[in-house]
Amino acid sequence: MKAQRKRANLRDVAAAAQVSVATVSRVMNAPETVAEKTRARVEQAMQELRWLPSAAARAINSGRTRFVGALVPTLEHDIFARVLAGLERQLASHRLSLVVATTDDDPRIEAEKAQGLIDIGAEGLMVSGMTHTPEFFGLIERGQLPAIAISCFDPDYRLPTIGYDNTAAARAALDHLADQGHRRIAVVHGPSNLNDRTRARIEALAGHRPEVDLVYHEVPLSIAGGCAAGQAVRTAAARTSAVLCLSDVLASGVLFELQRAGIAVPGQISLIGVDDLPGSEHLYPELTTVHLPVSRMGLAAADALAGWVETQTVPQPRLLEIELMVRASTGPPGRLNGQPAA
Amino acid sequence: MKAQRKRANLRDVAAAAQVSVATVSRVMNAPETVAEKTRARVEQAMQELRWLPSAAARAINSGRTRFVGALVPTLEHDIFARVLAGLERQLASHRLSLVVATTDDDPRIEAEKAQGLIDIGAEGLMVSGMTHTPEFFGLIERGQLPAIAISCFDPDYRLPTIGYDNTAAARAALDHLADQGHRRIAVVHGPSNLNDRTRARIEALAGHRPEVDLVYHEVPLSIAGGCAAGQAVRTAAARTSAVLCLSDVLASGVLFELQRAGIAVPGQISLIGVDDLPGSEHLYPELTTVHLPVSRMGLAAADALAGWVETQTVPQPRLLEIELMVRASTGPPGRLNGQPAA
DNA sequence: CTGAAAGCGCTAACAA
DNA sequence: TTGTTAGCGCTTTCAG
Repeated sequence: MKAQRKRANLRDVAAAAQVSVATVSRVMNAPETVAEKTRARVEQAMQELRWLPSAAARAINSGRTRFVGALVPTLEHDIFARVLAGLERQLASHRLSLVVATTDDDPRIEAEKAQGLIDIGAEGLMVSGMTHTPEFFGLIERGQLPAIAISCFDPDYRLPTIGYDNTAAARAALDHLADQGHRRIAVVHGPSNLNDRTRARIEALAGHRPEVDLVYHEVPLSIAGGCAAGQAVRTAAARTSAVLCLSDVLASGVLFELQRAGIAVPGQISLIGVDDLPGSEHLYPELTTVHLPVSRMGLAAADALAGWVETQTVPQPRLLEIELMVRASTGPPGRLNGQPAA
Repeated sequence: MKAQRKRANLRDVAAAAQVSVATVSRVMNAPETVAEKTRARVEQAMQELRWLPSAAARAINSGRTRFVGALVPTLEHDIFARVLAGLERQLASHRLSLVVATTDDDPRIEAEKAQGLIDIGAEGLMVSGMTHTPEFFGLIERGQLPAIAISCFDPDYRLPTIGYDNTAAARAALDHLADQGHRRIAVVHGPSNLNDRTRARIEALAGHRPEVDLVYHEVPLSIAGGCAAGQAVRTAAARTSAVLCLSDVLASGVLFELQRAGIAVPGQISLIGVDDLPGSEHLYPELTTVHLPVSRMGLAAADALAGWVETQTVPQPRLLEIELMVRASTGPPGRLNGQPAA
């Protein structure tokens, strides 16, 4: 037999079924307008030729590709995984797919990857935070591409933002500790040079409660980073009675490290986080933290993007509520300080 | 001025620049073959008309969409997030993008979403495990679509598999405990009815070490689930001296719960996991577990898929090494059992 | 109910 | 160096 040239197309199917291409197209898009018998014949031809519709050809006619892109710093952090989970689920309900790309918190990589997403036909973009290159804005503005920013909130920003108030989150944590009487607090945070959310949280602290001394520790944003911070805290600052972590992963690391050193939490040192990861409430002791509604943020972002893409409605910026979750890891300053028993 | 009808296309740009469409196309794809002056004129026209190339039109000519799809049970589990992180990074180096879809471990949802990914033009697919519907296989076989399965290994499977030996992983954990003298072990695992990897691990245990009694606890695959299991373990089984968790998240939950009950690990109860999450080695006590190379698996999957998509080379199945990581959470059976001090 | 034919936006021969 | 033109695979009028 003759070798099958390439993939079968509409014309091939039409020929095999002895109908016109229009009829084949109808069998796909409006089967009820095709006579039973003809339809059967066409369907059989499709089977036999193993025909599959070409997404590109469809897209070229409809002008739609049915997918949007999300640019996140990393997938290896629970926060973004949960945002994307919410985003994917909700986009699916709008019959949209999700393309993900990671930026390592580098605006230049972000711009490149955004270009890539646009090249393959993304109908809209979601980015994290408010640090973006002019090239990035150039891209989306040229294409008048729907794009929203998450994890932050500013109604005056160039992109519609959907997120929470990072300043308020950090201050809520500080207030909680200060109100309990802590006067010397170690602040543990991730890299601030490339992340505006972290920076916002750090800046929110300075001078907010003048009566307390703040000592900053910058570490990698990971459990391991938290452990490192934990060590630094217990060796360096004898009078420190509480640790404020700008992220729950860090808080977990600090906690494990303090436990390893035999320091009681919250007996000797109080510990508070920001994020409220799914595991935080199950830690021992249960972690006091500031809840950030990341799943809801994903959903909201999906609805906003989908609406924009489908009906050209530019979404309103949206501020999501945060909430202080007081649990077991904080209490009044202990008598003993960060000195291990040893 | 007249309202701009739709988006500008090549013809519009050509007209504005007073050249032919071919020249405009060349400015995009082979600028060096166009005279400096002409090129400038064309580029200006592009700017003015805010022209953007249509991904669909390109795809229809090249026959390529430059993206592949990944179907994972969920994004809210560290394992998949890390796999996808590796996958995305490596795909990017092949200039391929990644579309993600979640299945909730339901093969029917998987088939639907696979259809959706194919509809929008995915050039290849990555799925998790070996439980798939006939519809799914129908889809990929009709389209002769490159598709690989991860998190499992079986050279005879219908799809090329890239993963580790789940049976060996579970047995390595059991052996470690049994070798230390544990004779009654609680096995904690996630839902088994819909997850073949979990099932493989459970089945690997039965009769593997006849001298030990195994008591099974099925809980949701989360920290909270681990906590629930922890409670069950300490109330139900007085003679239990060790807990084997088929997943590190579960082990973390069990650990926190045991700590909450004042039970020493590994003093009174030993604890072992499977996965080796980034945080596991930093827990207190450091968790003994079986390392699963999920990042590498993501990379390998990316290379396999990219190769298949680009050069029609069907990849070889690939078995990745696992490794028992003996850390601080296991030891010989303690004298006291799961009864809290209270 | 079915078919002919005109595009959709772009690329790639082939000519000039 | 540039233009002409024929497609790519499909949808969609508009006529039968």
